[in-house]
Amino acid sequence: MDEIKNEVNGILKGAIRTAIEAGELPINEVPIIPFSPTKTPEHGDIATPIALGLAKSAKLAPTQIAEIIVKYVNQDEHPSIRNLEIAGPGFINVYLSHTWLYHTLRTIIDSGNAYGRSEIGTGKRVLIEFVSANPTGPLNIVSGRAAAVGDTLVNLLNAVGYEAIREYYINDAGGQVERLGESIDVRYRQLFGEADLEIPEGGYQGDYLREFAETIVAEEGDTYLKLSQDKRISEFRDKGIAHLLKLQKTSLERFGVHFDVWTSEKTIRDSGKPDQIIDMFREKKYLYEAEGATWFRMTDFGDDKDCVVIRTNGEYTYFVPDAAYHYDKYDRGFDKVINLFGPDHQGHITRLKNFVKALGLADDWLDIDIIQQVNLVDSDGTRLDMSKRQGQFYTLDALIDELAETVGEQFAVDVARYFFLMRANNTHLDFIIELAITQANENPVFYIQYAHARCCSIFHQATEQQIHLKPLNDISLEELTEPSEHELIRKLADFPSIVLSSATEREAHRIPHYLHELAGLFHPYYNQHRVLDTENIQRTYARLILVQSVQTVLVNGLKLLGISAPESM
RNA sequence: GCGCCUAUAGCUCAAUUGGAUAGAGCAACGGACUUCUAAUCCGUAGGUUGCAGGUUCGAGUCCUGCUAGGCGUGCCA
Repeated sequence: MDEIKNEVNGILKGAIRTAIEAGELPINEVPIIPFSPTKTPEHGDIATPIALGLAKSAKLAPTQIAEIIVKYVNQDEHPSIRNLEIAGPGFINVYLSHTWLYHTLRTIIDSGNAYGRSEIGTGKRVLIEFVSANPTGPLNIVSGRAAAVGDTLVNLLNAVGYEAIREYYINDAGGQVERLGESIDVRYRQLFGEADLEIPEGGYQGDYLREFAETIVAEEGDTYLKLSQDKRISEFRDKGIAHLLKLQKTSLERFGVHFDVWTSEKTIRDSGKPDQIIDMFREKKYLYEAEGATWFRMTDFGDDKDCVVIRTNGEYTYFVPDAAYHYDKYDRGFDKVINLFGPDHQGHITRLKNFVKALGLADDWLDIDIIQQVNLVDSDGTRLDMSKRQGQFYTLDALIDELAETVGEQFAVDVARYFFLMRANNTHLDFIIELAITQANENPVFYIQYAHARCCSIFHQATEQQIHLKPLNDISLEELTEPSEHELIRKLADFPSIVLSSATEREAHRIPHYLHELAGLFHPYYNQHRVLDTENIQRTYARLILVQSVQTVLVNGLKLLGISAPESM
C-alpha cells in the first residue's frame, strides 16, 4: 500500500508541477499531498482532498482545480492507475489497477510473520514502565488493564523497529510499605489473642494479609512476638513485600506479561542517586527551606504550587527517588521513556514531567499516558467499586478465575486481554463479565479466533483432498475476481499502516478493531464462496493464497495482542 | 476554587487526528446447516455527536462559555 501510495503521490505531484508551469494553477510551489481514507469502494482505492486544500491559495473552485490536476495526469504512462475521478466537493478518487491487489498478496506470503513490521524506529531504544503497583496487595483490575496495554505497546513498538523493553518499578520504600508492615503486625497479633487491635489509618484491610499472617504463624509460630514492635514491623514489612511481589509476578506470568527489568525504589534510594539529585537541584536554586521542610520551586515550571521534597522528619518525599529513577533511565541510554499511570496518579504527571525538565532532559523524552479506570459490570448492570484501601477490590486473578470457569484458562486470558485492549486508554472501561463469558457466542474474541480456526480448517481439508499448495509464481491470482475478495485484500493491505499508527500514537485499541473488521469480511466471504473446488482448481489455488494471507494477518495481529490463535475451536 | 479526562444509536464503544452519506458489536425481530466448523451468515431497525456560540470550502474532531460525571489538588505513592 505504501509503495503504491508513493507512486500515486509522485504522479499527482508531477501533474501539479506541469499545471503550474503551464500557468493553469496560480500557486507557488507543489504542496504536500494528503491522502484520506476511502470508506466505500465507490470512492476508489486512494483519495486525496488536495484540490480542496488548494482552493484558497489558488483562488479557484475546488472542482476546477481537481479537473486541472487530472487533466495533467497522462494515464497512458501510468498503468498502475486504472481511473481518476472527481467526486463530491472536489476529491480526486484514484482507482488502481488490480495488479496492486495481487502484489499485496505476494508481499504477505513472502513476508509471513514479518508482514506488518516496519522500520521507523530502527536504532532507537524505548523503555515502557507500567503496572508498577505498590507491593501492598494483589494486582487489581486496573493493573491488569495496564499490563495488557503496556505489553502490547512494547510489541507494537518492536514491530515498527524500536528496541523496546518492559520495566516494573517496585515501590518497596516509603510510607505505604511501612503501613503494610504495621497491618501485617496487627493481623499477626490478632492471632495471638489481641482481637481488638485495629488496622492503622492508611493500612490494608484485605483478607490476604490475614491469610499471610496465618501462614507466618503456621511456619514460624510466635517467634516474632519476642521482637520489639519496631523490629517486628520492619521484619513483617520486608516479608510482606517479598510475598506480595511474588504474588504479583505470578499473576503477571499467568496473564502472559513478562517484564524485562524490575527496578527497586529501595535500591535507588540506597544508591545515593537521590542525594545527587537534591544537590543538583540545590545548585540550580530550585530548592528553598520553609516550615521546617525543603521545597521545590514547582511554580517556576508553571505549576500553581511548590512541593515538598524533604519532609520535616528529614525523609525524602517520593518525588526525589522518582526523579532519581528517571535520571537513571536516562543514564541507561533510552531515547524515549513512556510511563503508563493509573487514574489515581493524574496529579503526578505534570510534576514528574517538570522534575524531568529540571534535570535538563528534553520535554518529549518522557511521555505519560493514563490508563483509565475499569468498572466491572455485573450481570444485573451494577458497577463494582474497587478500592484497595478499603479492602474491597477485584483482583486480576479473581477475574481470570471467574472467566476460566466457563471458557477455560487460555481463553480466559485471551478474553481478558482483548477486553482490556479494545478501548482507548483514556476512556473508562466497562468490563461486562456477561459478554466475556455467558454470551461467549457473541464474543468479539471468539469471532476473530474463529475466523483463524476456519482458515486452518480449510488447509486441513485441502490436505485431506490431496490439494497441495503450489509455488506462488505458478498460481494465477487473477482468478480472484469477486468484489468481496478485493475488499478483503484491501483490508489486508491496511495492516502495516494500522500497526505503524497504533505504535506511534500509542493507540493499541486499533489492532483489536482492525482484526474484528478483518474477521467481519472473512466470515461472510467464507459463507458465500467455497474455497476448495476440484472443478475449478486454478481458482482454488488462488483462493488458498487469499486464505493464507488472511490467516497470516490474523496470527500476526493476535500475536501483537498476546492472544492465542487456536487452530480449531 | 483550580487542573486533567470523559460525554456519539436503548447499552458498550469506533471514526485513520479537520474530509465525502458519523460506523461496529451487543440487545430486538424475521430467515439460512445433506456444503471447507452455524462460536458463522443474510435481512429489518436505530442519531439535533450533552447544550449555546465561534473559526472555514468543510467540525464528532479546533476555540470560547455553560451542563453532567470521573480523577487529581503543599510534607501517601
